[in-house]
Amino acid sequence: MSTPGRGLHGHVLDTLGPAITAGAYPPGSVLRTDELAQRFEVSRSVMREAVRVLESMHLVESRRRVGVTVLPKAAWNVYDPQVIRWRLAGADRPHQLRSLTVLRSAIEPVAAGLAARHATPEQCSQLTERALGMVENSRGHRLEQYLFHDVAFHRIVLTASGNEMFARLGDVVAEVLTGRTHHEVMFADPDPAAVTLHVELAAAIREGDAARAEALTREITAGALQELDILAP
Amino acid sequence: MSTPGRGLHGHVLDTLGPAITAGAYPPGSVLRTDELAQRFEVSRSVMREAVRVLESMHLVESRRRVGVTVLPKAAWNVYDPQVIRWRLAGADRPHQLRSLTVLRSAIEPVAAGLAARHATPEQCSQLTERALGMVENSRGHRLEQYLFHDVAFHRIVLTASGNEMFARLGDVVAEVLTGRTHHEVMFADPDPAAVTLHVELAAAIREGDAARAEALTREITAGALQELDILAP
DNA sequence: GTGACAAATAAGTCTGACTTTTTGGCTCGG
DNA sequence: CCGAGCCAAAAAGTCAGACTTATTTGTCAC
Repeated sequence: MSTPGRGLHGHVLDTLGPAITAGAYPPGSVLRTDELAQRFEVSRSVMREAVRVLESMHLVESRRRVGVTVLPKAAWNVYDPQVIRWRLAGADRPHQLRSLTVLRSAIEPVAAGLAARHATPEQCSQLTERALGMVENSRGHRLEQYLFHDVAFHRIVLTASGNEMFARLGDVVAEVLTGRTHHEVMFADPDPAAVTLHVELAAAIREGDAARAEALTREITAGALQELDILAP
Repeated sequence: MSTPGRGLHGHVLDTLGPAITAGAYPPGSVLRTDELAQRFEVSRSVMREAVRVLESMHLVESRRRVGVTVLPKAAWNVYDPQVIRWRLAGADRPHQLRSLTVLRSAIEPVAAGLAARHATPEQCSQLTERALGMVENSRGHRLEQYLFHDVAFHRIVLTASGNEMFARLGDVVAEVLTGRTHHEVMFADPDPAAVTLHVELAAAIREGDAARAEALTREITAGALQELDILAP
């Protein structure tokens, strides 16, 4: 799913990125390029490229005569998929998962409403297909297959909204759903009520009923939030 | 407001970034690092750093023996503030402004609801202060001062929501509001109804009335959307 | 046609020397 | 005692050149 370090600078990022986002270096900490290059056993050119990328994510700031300063959390580009992955892999995963779920609950209902207006016939049929897939895998501990269809379903809704900002949140939703299935406790089969809501949502979008699509999605995301509250009150 | 190119690689980005996001190089176009380095009269090291940054924004992809390939719009990190600025400065500014306004209309109502629950007394007083500032500057073509308070107001709401993902959209909202005032036609004073809504919203948050705060914000963002429809139907 | 092998190509990497900016301290004069 | 201004050190920034490596493409034999 993610893109593991391509090239040497990528490997450096795979180590430094998670370390910084995990808070291993408190804000204001100063790193030196040469020292980092030695530590990771790469040339300064490679280390400089890595620092530039971290800088573009606003994780660090490089200043002459000072060094590479770690920036406070408030400055980070928290929408960068790479940063999201790093943070989800770290210690504050639960906190991160909650933030993203709240984001979902704001975005997806509006996206569903727009999808009901703009979805193409092809997108509608794909949607019903995925909903069917969810129904078929909702029993008998077929969590992996269920997840697959669930992710695809939400991706289609976001894309069908016609808004590029919404569409790009497909990866975020995928991370949240995947995280919920894999890392949180989910022994039991998915909630039957949720499955029904997805089927109804597909229908609402197909019929162009924007208000109903929005309301149904609010119920779905409300369920996701409630789930979090049960697990980590 | 933005951060103009620090260092040589920054200057290169200030030219290449807008060019790519403006579509000057169609998706799939191949650039060569050496050629770019010559064109911008910088060393390859500097150009490589610039390419790494563009790569981290998913604007381009660098592959051996092939070159630097421009990626399709669908791959771009459209939430990267830098990318947003580049696109707002380019030709599809209207389209971009609409996408962001729709995003606002999804996020801000939920954020306002959360703010009503979580805002500190200090944030509440700041909010009323800003609302007052908006009222005072709502007449007599004091657009610049009005904008200043408007931006601050929405920033506080997003921050007070307590959700870091929402808080980071403060910059986006600032860009949208600023863009509306500066580049779109706004000879007239701001809509008095909008001003009233902001005052009421500050009150609702202060009183902890989440439902009312959310509803009022929906009215505000609906107004912003309507404004766009009038200007570019 | 297909398989393997060889050549060309552009990114990737490393090294060392040099430049530029910033900061912190030091001196000197008030 | 304190401030202005100057100097030196430190670290990032820049450049040039040589070398490595992966990938593609083309060719040739089978």
